[in-house]
Amino acid sequence: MAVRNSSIVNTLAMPVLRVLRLTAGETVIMTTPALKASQLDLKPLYYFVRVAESGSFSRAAASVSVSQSILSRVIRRLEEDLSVQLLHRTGRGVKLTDAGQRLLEDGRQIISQLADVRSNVAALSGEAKGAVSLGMPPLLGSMLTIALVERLRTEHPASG
Amino acid sequence: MAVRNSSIVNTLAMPVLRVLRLTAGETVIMTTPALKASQLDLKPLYYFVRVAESGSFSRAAASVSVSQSILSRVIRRLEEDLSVQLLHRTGRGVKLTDAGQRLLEDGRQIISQLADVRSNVAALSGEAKGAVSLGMPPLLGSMLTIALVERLRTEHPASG
DNA sequence: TAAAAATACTCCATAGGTATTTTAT
DNA sequence: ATAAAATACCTATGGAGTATTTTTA
Repeated sequence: MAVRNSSIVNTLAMPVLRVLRLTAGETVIMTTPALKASQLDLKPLYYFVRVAESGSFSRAAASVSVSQSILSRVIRRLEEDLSVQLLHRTGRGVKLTDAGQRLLEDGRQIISQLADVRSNVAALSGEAKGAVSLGMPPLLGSMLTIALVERLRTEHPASG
Repeated sequence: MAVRNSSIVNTLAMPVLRVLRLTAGETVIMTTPALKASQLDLKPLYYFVRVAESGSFSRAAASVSVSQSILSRVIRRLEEDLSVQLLHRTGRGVKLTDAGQRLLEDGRQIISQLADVRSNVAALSGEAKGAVSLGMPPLLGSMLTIALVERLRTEHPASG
């Protein structure tokens, strides 16, 4: 499937939508990227949490929209960085070590606090402003638009 | 100054020391890297905190051992990422915006918690083990060795 | 032996550096 | 006029993808 002019619309403080410019008749699957690319994130930690939760690199790969191979490498680097083994690898998935269990708990905490920081700061951004443009195919649009607009109204009342 | 065979010794849970293999007579300056390269860090946030604290990109650059230019760029990207202006730039340094003030406070919190995560996990690493090798020039060695060994004994009693 | 993890590449974005230009007091 | 921030250009590294090769229940 050819994808052209992929761009990200991120004016709203909500999950980002990929906006694709299409030629008539093309079929696309709309996706919300698993995790916004950002300088203020802890992807390796986030990935580890998902792997730990799902008990498998390959299952986590699906849930996190990232390939199994990079999960494997990123988490190996994390282990090297911490000089700690986090997972026992088996032929049927992974199991947490003690250190892994601890990182899972602490990691969830940090990740949610990081999300809080983002919204705290956003709240002081002097009212988010600017045009909001969304592109999506009709069927998906009909399913999402109402919820989207409601959320916009809730979070940004000034936008009417 | 030629630096050969630079390697990092990080067996101890203490500020990393660069270990250089030297030819006789060479003069070196021992340094502790400002911040360990790691996948589990929030460098942009850390840099922002230091800039905010010092009130200037250039002063922060010195304190953080990173060039002024990259601080400028990293923090600009952070602002773009958050869609918020964090600093007022003036001819004599920077001043915090409201959002910046908030990020400073929250950021310090997150950074210290991240450090806690590291040590929590390290504490479960099944007793840090392996040889500890340190290289340093005689004068500096004489100044540091006692404190170093004391700390090793405190934190890793089993090593005798 | 079959499902899962690890490797081997390639690609791209971003952290990093040095040198220079712009800005603002 | 001058100190500080921003830009331009370069390199290195780590995240990301696809394809393939180990592992291990």
